[in-house]
Amino acid sequence: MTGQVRTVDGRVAGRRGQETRQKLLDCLREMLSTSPYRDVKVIDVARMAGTSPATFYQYFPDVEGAVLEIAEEMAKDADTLKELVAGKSWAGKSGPTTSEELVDGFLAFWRKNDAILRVVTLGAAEGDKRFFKIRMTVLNAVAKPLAEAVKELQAKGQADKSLDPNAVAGALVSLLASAAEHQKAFTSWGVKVKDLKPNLAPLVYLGVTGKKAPK
Amino acid sequence: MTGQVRTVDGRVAGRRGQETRQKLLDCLREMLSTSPYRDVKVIDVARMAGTSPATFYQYFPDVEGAVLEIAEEMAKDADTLKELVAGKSWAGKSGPTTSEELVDGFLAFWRKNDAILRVVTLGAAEGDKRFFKIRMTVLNAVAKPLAEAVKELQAKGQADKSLDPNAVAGALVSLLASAAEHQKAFTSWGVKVKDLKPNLAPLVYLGVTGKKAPK
DNA sequence: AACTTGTCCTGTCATGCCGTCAGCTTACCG
DNA sequence: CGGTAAGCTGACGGCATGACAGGACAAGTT
Repeated sequence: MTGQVRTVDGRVAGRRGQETRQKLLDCLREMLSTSPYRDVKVIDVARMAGTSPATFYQYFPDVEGAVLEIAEEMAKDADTLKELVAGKSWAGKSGPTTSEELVDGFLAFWRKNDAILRVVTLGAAEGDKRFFKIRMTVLNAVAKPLAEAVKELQAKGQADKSLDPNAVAGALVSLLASAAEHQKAFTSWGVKVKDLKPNLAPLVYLGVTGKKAPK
Repeated sequence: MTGQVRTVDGRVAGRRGQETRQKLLDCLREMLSTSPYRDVKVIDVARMAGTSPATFYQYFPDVEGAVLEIAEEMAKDADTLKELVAGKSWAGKSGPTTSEELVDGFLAFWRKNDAILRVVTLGAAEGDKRFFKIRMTVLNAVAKPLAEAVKELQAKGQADKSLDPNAVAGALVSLLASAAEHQKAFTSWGVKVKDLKPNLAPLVYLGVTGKKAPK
């Protein structure tokens, strides 16, 4: 699979080295969630990890390189999001439940990784292919199975066939991502955080099935 | 109204000064659309403007301060977005048209200002109040009148009353913003850029009215 | 215990950007 | 033409960057 962990100059990292490396990543993650991305400096991360800038550069080419590492870690974790949609039913009473669980699970995941996802989102928007790919991995964990669900409903004649399932799924996932990243915006619209789920879920259900949620 | 333009150390800027200042802003805007935000340096902006870093610091406290300036300019411009919704009808055949024009206008605005909006979005997500406010100004230009439209439809019994109009409007605007910022994501889902509008418009219509778009 | 080997860390250095200030130049006005 | 305020920059201390060489350290060998 992935070869062993290597330093920038090609050596293989041993136990102690991996620990230091991990500590640097942890401190960077911490740093990202407390200061603006633009202000995160190598020297601060190194200081927090109780080591020197030179050590940082032994394991990562620059801040961005280390961020990518964290992001890839998170992208693996995003695999669990698949379960929120795959194999779930959108028919009858279970439909709204599926929708609610999806919204809830997605928001929770985003909240848990908000700092790193912010940077990934920025990188992707700026056209960086590596960040773009990572963002797609996360979104696809939900979008792919969701598109399948829409396709199935269309085939059964239970949804509007004039819409592209990929577009619908993509739009819904985009909505969830945006809502998760900017929860404060909803607060300022008078929608409390705890009301976010009950308001988003019917919209997702509406998007997938094309009809109002039954109550 | 707004006092005259002032330098950081309190002098009032004259004709020449304002020109230099504007040139710096223009170069910064250009810079933002060609390099990652993290890599935009004062010295590069100054060089591009054919002046010195010290001059930059005469007009702006730092890069962020100058970016805020550009963003505020854009926020004013966003006022025109109101017309995409205010006074438009969602009934009958004109509904889908309204929806299409909204999607089209919004995407166009975002595309035109994508570089600065990227930074605003990041700043808002990082919790910076100034950027958050600017982002809300832009989104509210659409979200407020859209929420009004939903309220009216609900009052007439033509839309689902169990949903919070503010939440619905907010969600739809979030969707549009996210789609605009990450058009490439849709491309990778097999949705061509020119198919974005025809796919988003029905979803917006669906969200506002709660029913399928008539064809 | 001395030696070897390869990993791991840091002191140091050249380079370049940051942000400030004093002082020079330019434009305007009476 | 002289005064005044605006406008610009050279120069500087401070700090981050990124590279390297050499020393510390752990683990196994003789």
